[in-house]
Amino acid sequence: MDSIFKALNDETRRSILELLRQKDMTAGEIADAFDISKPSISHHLDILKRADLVSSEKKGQFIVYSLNTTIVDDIIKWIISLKK
Amino acid sequence: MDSIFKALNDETRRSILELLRQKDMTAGEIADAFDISKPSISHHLDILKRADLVSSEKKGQFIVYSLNTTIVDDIIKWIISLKK
DNA sequence: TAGATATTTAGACAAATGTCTAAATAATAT
DNA sequence: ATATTATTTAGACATTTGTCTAAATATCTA
Repeated sequence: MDSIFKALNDETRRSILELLRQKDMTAGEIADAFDISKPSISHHLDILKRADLVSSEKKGQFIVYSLNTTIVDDIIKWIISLKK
Repeated sequence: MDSIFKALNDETRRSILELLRQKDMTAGEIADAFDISKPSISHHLDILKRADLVSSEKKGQFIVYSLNTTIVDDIIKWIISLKK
């Protein structure tokens, strides 16, 4: 749970999740959507991956990232539990 | 949204929310539940308050904190939106 | 085999964060 | 009034975080 909230605690990473909600994207495509260096985006993707919020698959020289909706359920459960 | 995720990005603060889910508590009672100094807990409560996750009311020399379940809905909405 | 493209790793650095102790503020009780 | 109790504010400090540039790794193409 800690790594998930840590991952969500950044506007850029939340935006990446919103992008991936629409379609899978390569690391480069994701980086192009932001005014941040590719290494920084790569670092953000690593944090999202460690939190299991996204998964990645190598396709030739590209790496395609996609959203992991299953983990999202865990967050929802935790938050809903606050409402009793 | 930023202040909410920031507030949730700490195990101590998440535990405070779980405590307040059960009943309202004074700052001192909350502090007693953790092995952390009172000023630190006071700081955590301030962050939770700024995120509007808790509210506080002065009762004599005590300050009673309670959970704000309405804001919780906003988080749930954002997270559910990730699932399309 | 080179050279170009895609991505990550390494290392540096400033800013933000969580913690502490000491002091300040406010209300209660003797 | 003075002392006690409850809580916050202020300031310091080490750790974590987000960013960058430069270099490394891996794949594709001519």
